[in-house]
Amino acid sequence: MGNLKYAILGLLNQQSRTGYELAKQFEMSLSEFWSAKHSQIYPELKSLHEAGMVEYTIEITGTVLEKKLYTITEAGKKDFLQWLEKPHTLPAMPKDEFRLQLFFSNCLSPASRINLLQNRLQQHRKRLLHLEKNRDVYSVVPAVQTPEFSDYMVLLGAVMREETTCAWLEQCLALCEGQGPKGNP
Amino acid sequence: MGNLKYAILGLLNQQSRTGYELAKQFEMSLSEFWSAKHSQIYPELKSLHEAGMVEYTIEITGTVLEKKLYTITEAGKKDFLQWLEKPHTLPAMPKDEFRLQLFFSNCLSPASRINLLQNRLQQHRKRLLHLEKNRDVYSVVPAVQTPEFSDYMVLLGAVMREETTCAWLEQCLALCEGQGPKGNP
DNA sequence: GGCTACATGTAAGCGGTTACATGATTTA
DNA sequence: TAAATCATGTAACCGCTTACATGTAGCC
Repeated sequence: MGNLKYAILGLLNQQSRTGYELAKQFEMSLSEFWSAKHSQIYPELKSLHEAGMVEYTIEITGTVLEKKLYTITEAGKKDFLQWLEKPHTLPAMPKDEFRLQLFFSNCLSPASRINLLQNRLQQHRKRLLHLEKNRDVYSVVPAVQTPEFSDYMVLLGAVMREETTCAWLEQCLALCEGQGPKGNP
Repeated sequence: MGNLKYAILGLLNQQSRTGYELAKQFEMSLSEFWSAKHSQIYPELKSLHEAGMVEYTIEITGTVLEKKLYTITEAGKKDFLQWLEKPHTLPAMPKDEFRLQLFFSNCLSPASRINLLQNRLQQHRKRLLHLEKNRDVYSVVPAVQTPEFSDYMVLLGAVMREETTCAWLEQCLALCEGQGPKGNP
C-alpha cells in the first residue's frame, strides 16, 4: 500500500504541522479509519523529506526546545491529489477475530455463545452512542465544499456501520435464544 | 494477536487436513473475515507441531508424493476452546483507504468526488449480489447447533454490512449531488 | 518539586505478502 | 504432451507495534 504517506500529506495539505501534531491528529480525527504511532510517523516524515514531498523549518519553543514544522511541497501536493482522485479496487476483507470466533461457535455451549454475542453487542452499543454524540455536533449538514462535509460523510458511515452491527448481533441473539437450550414454548 | 493459530486449530478441530487443504479453506470459507497464504500456514503448522497442538501422519498420493495430514491433539483442542469462549475488547478500527480518501475529498472537484463514490458503490453492489447468492443457499435458517448455523450468522453479517455500505454511499452521493456544481432545481 | 504534556528519535520483533524454488499428479 | 492442480517449503521485504531512550516546557 504505502498509504501512511498520503495520510500525512493530506494532513499537511490542510496546514503545516510537527510530527507530534500529526500523531495527535491520527488519534483525534482519523482514528475511525486510520492509525499511526509517532515511531512510524517520524521515519516516514524523514523519507518524505528525502523524496522532496515535504519541507520543514525549525521552530523554538521556550528557550531551546526545537521542533520541526513540516510543510507540503508542490511535488507533494501533486502526488497527493493524484492519489486522492484515483478509485481503487476493494481490498481483501480485514481480519476479524470476533467473526472467526462466531464461525467456530457451534463448538460452544449455547450459553457461552450467547455470552459472546451479548458481550459484543454491549461494546458496539457503547461505541455507537459515542459516535452519535459526535455526529450530533452537526445540527445541519455542512456545505459540500467544506472539510466538515468530508468529516460528516465519514462519521455518517461509522454511525450506520455500528447501527447495522448492533442489529446483526441482536438478530443472531434472537436466533440463538429462539432455539435455546431449554424451556422454549 | 496470534490468531492464525486459532483459525488453523478451528479448521483442524472440524477434521484432519493437509496444509494445502487449509490454504484452500481460507480462500473458500474464511475469506469473508480471514486470510492466510500457504507461505504463512506451513511455518505455523510447524510451530504448532512443536508446541504439541497438532500431530501429522504422512500419506502417499500416487506413488511417491508425500503429504502431511494434520490432526488436532487434546492439548490443541483445550487451547482452542479456551480462546473460543473468551470475549475480547474491540480492536482499533482497521485501516480503510477509501475512508481516508473521502476524509480529504473536499480537495477534489465535485465531479471527481462523485466519481469516487459511484465507483465504490458499484463495487459494493457487486459484492452484495455475490453474498446474497451465497445466503440464498440457505432457504431456511439451519439448526443452531450445526456448523451451518455458524456459517449462516457470519454470512448474514456480511450481507447486512454490504447493504449498509451501499446505503451509506447512496446517501453521500445524494448529498453531493443535491448541492451539486450546476443546475440543481 | 513533581506531574503532565510537548517533542523527537531508534531498535527489536511480529504478522503478513510477494517472490523464489521444487517437484508429482491429474486431466484435457 | 501440455496445462492445471496438488503439494511443500524458504527468503526477502514491508507495515506496524512495543519498547527503549532522551530531554524540555508549562502548570499546580
